[in-house]
Amino acid sequence: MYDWPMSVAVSLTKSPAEVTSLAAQFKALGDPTRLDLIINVAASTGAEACVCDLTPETGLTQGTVSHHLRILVEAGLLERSQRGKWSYYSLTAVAKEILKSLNISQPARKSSKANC
Amino acid sequence: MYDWPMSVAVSLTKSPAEVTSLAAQFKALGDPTRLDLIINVAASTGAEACVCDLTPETGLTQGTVSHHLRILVEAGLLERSQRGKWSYYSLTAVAKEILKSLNISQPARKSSKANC
DNA sequence: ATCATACATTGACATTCATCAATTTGAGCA
DNA sequence: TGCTCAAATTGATGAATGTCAATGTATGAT
Repeated sequence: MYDWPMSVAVSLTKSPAEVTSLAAQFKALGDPTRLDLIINVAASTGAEACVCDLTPETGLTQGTVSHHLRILVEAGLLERSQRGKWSYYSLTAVAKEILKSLNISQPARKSSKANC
Repeated sequence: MYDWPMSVAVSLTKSPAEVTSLAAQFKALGDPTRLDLIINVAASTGAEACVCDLTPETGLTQGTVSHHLRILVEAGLLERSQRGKWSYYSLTAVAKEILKSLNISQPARKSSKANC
């Protein structure tokens, strides 16, 4: 039996607040750069990645990537943990369920780039 | 066994084009009004609804609702069929799979309002 | 033909957004 | 204490977005 993504589950008699929150998650995923970041995090070794590894993937500025990561954190899709000088971003349970729903299942891990 | 939403399935070694297309669908769903429209269509009798029934639900202008519906059509989430003076919008297969993934399954049908 | 209805389209406007360059913060190391 | 590196933040700017009022279009009825 399929394990439903409970964290994003809504009923069709959903409250306006639920619709707003779900729309906010969709909105966060609705930018190609951010969706790419999420997928790259999921594909990274240990299912976490730091900004210096994610930045070159995007072709954007470091500041811009930090900006997008913050949006994903605020949407509840990524979580940040700082170790030493590095910030590691990993998927939240909500994000994992969404990726699973989209058949973006657990990948063959991408080897980390170690750019930093 | 769960029936995976093939229409939105991507692999983690996805092409940039796939990411862009998926992000476009998320973006279309990333507006509270549009997500509300999609859910209202899904909950309507016969899984289709016309603009005059959807408009009062939103509290917005008819023109604005038409605008949002067009965006959803262009994203491949709704399809339009005109019968007489009315335009009926219904979910595409892609939209159905997404709603199913989010556990927004088939509803107890909402009775149509017949505002027009 | 005329008129009313349902919907689409246009133009305008304020707001939000994505991006960059530059600066700041903060942690480890010499 | 300085110095370096990773990341966050700020300010600015051009583009995109959501909304409305007004107009256009097409269909059916009188």
